[in-house]
Amino acid sequence: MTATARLTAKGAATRARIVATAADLVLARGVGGTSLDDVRAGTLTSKSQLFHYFPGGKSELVLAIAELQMQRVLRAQQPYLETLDTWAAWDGWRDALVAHYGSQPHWGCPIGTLVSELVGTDPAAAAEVVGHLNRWRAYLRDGLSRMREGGLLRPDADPDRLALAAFASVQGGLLLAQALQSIDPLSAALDAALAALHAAAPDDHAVAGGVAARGGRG
Amino acid sequence: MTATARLTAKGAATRARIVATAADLVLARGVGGTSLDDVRAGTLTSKSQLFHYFPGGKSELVLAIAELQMQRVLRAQQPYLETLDTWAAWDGWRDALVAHYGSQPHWGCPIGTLVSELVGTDPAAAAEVVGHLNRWRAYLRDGLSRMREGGLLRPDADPDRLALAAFASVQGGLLLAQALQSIDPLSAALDAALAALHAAAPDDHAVAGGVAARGGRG
DNA sequence: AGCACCCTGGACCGTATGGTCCAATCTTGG
DNA sequence: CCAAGATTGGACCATACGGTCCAGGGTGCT
Repeated sequence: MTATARLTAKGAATRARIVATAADLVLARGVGGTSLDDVRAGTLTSKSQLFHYFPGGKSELVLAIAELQMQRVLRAQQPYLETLDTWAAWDGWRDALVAHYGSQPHWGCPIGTLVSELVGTDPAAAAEVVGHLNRWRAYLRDGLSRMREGGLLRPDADPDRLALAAFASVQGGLLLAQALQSIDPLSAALDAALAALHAAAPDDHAVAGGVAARGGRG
Repeated sequence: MTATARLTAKGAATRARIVATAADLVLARGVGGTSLDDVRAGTLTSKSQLFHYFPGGKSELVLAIAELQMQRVLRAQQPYLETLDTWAAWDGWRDALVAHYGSQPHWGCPIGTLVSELVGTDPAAAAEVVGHLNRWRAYLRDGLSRMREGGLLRPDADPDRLALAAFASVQGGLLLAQALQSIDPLSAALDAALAALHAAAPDDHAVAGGVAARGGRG
């Protein structure tokens, strides 16, 4: 599907340059606010190259952008994302996310805003991007499942629902970060998300120390 | 600014009809996905009427939509929003929000998605909408402040930061609700947000009963 | 060297869109 | 009833945009 025809090294480089630049533009101005002419100008390419590397036009380019941003954000969460079965890993994960998005040229979640914009104009592409979101979310759920098995969460805790809530905190924090032009919302949202997870730990779990204190450090 | 020239009763009705219909269209397809011609067709009006009632064009119409949606969501949170200084009020607030957005014709936050789309294409309008978000958020913060004064929250709790986190849960829950076409994300996010708030209560506060059980009710 | 094919430039096109304008018609206040 | 102004219809415009096409220049392989 995404399998482009045979690519020369030069061609692959051009394609990558297009995706990277377009990703920045879309992050800054949104899909609707970014024209193919903007991309063309920003990458010093021509219209024909855009359609040579992305025969499906803008939709296909947007999908490639989503994939790139997904890879980026998954890599930024290493090595915590795949080992979210200890409280320490969740702390590291939190810090890694804040660091990653804090270093982005523009605020906002490259994937969350994408889906909210696409769902009304390009449902097919939106579905694909939602798939990415689900893949990301699954890491949180799997970690929480293992924690429950390991006794770090109460048996009645619902990993799926908890993961959904934590993921919502990430997305909401990023949405507000974009709106308020500050990383604080993400930081605060993640602290609260961790506090909520701790609330699902067995009663003998010490919670007040780390997280609650963090909540007041603002 | 928003003060339109003198309006006949008929004129006011037409204007209201335009805003209401346009609000639905924008909710369903986004700002970029909604053309003025769509609005014209949906309201059985003519181009001249659109610009008669909204001389500022699309931007002004979008601002009017944001204002309408803001009124709606504030009203939907009555009477809890202004009395968020008891745990019971927060519970009621949670249920009111879920009910309101669950009954919307389409998922998604009419205001959150708006700002994420506008920030890259119409910064002036985006700033205005961000003002609405802040007004909304202030209700949460004020309630939490009063709770801290009343001893329902620990003295070291930061109402501003907690409100920011809770609000992020609302927005993130709605974003995921739109993406997954389900009210569950909002419901789960709000449960977690309340759990996080409870975590900032004094140690003698009974937390496990209400919220944590809720978190597992799936 | 030579062939095939990838890569690039840019002119070109149809359409959708935001916005303007003017003339006709209804409402209102005196 | 009558003027002033609000309201409405819809033709019209400029342009921005996504997308197509073709011809020329590179690149790699035998």
